[in-house]
Amino acid sequence: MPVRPAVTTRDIAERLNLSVSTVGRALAQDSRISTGTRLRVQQKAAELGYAGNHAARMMRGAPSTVVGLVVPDVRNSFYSTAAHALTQIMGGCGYQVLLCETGDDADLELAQVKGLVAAQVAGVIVVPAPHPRRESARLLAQLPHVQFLRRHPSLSGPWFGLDDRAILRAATGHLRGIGHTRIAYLGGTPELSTSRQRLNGYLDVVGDERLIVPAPPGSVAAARAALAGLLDRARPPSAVVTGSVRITEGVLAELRARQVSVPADLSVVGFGDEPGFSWWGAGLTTMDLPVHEVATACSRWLLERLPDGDPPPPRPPGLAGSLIERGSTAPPRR
Amino acid sequence: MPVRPAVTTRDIAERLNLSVSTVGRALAQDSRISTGTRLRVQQKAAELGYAGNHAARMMRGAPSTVVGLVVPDVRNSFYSTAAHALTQIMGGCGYQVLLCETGDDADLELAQVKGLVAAQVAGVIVVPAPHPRRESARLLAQLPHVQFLRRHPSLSGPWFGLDDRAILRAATGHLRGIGHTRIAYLGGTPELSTSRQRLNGYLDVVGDERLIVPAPPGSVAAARAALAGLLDRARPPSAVVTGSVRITEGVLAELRARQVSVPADLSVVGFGDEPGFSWWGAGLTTMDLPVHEVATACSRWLLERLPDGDPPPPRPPGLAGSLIERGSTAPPRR
DNA sequence: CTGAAAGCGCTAACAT
DNA sequence: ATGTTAGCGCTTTCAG
Repeated sequence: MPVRPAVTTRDIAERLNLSVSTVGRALAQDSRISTGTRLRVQQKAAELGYAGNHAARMMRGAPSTVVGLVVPDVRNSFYSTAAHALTQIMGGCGYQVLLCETGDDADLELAQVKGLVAAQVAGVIVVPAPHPRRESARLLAQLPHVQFLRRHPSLSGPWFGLDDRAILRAATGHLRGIGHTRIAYLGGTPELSTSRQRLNGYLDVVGDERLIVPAPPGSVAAARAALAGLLDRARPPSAVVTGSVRITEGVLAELRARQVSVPADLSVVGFGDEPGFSWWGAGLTTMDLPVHEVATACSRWLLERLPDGDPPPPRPPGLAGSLIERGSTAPPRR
Repeated sequence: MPVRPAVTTRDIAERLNLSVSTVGRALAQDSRISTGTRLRVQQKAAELGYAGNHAARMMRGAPSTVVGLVVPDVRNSFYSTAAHALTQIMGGCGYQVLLCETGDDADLELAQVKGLVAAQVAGVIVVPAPHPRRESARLLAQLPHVQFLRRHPSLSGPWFGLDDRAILRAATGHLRGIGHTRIAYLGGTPELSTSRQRLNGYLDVVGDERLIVPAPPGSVAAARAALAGLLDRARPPSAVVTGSVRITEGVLAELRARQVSVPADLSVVGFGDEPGFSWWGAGLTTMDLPVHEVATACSRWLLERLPDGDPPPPRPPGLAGSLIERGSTAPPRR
């Protein structure tokens, strides 16, 4: 794999006894260059396999064609959806996407943001880590950027996300509506804006904190353990609502392992509609979330913002989800 | 968001009454700089939010720190796994990942590859589209690159993938081993190297082409239709083995919709172990695939190859999977 | 119409 | 231990 020596404008100029500036202008279709030389230049360029030097152009202030995407982990379907939407929308306009993972670590996040600034990206979509470093915020403030799903007050970019509060209000409300009074909430720790809003949505309906069980939002195992503890209580709940995809998966796994009868002994409302949720038992009643729509809106906003610099941020609203009723919920036994 | 000019070494130098070279050296941990000034420089750099300028470094001949990843669609778990492995492994060594989607279209693939060449990437991991354009192959030949999962003869880079043939041989063999003789295969169309190998694995066991039903490997709906046709035959099969994740999902959906009794009326062996496969019915017996291992090996090979240029390609073998026996397979009724 | 020269940010050789 | 200089490839004045 020969790292072939790149062909420069100077190579072309020398072979044609022209100056680099003439060559540059000919290549840029400058009208002042005679058609004759322009053709000779272009032909020579093709012959030598001239490809230009992006780095040099960037140094001259050419706009970057790269946007950054900073997420905790692409394997999470929310974020792979974002990656897809972004590559589709930006890619269609000649942009490329630099993918960065933080693992929800603030220092890694800072390193990634530094990398993006160094790469001179035109813009960034970021899912902020729980507590971003000051410096990350400052670096991002210099760039057009958007917050996706999560929102942190230290970041100045507009936020595109779900209406997490409304989503959990709907999920909990469904259970309340069919008669449940002992509804437990297995949700994420309140470090994240999303988790806090989801908790608020639950509290809008339940208004009682005794059946709240916090767990790391990304851990299936922790959710299993949390549900186990809940079921082993003296007075277990009659229904459970979950506040993240992973937590939902943990709950389903534990219920299956314990052979809990759903919805006879326990009703369940999940979070998100992952493939397979419909297969669990008689089907999981769950909240369908418009993640793709949010990701698309987010990408489009960034795209429109890039060329110019500062159209006023039209504070977008969060998108609510819709309940999918399947077989995991029923009125409580009495 | 003022597109304020990024902080340069000169900015730091001026504020500290130093020369740019001193600043540059301090930032590069050069031993000749006194610890005092080095610290002052580093502190000032952090204070101003200095992040370096990649384009300038590239112009000085610095090697590119970007690698390309070309996949059909990141939302596919195989490819998001690859994206994760690549960002983790390359990211740990200061590389960044440019994500490109082809949608399995050869022209889009070419456009993406062109973009990667223009971006001067150091290397590429590619999942080739069914029939890559000549030019894509020529461009890739100039770069260190690796083929992931799929393999196409026009590409010169080494291949890292699954042992698709062995995987389907194992899946089909399990059914044969418990007594099935009418085993159907729902697999992808043979344009792809992977689909061809999977079909071979099936034929290694069955040696009869009458129960082969080709379908687009990426379409759930087509797989549903294909299975429907199979079940409506005069003599339907007693078992089905699938040749892609999407096809497996389609099969599961159709079986659920028709309320087919599994494994009593039909045994099923799936492809891959997606979350939720264990929830389907009494659990889906399926092939667990070491996609993450392959992605890791692939990334590591590329990483080791980048700095130098040409360690000889140690032709890696495909990795086989292992059967997970759950509740969807049983001996045929008699 | 074309050429000469400057300069983007950074680093490496060459001075102090 | 620090400063000066030159030059990477390109575009963009400013001069012809």
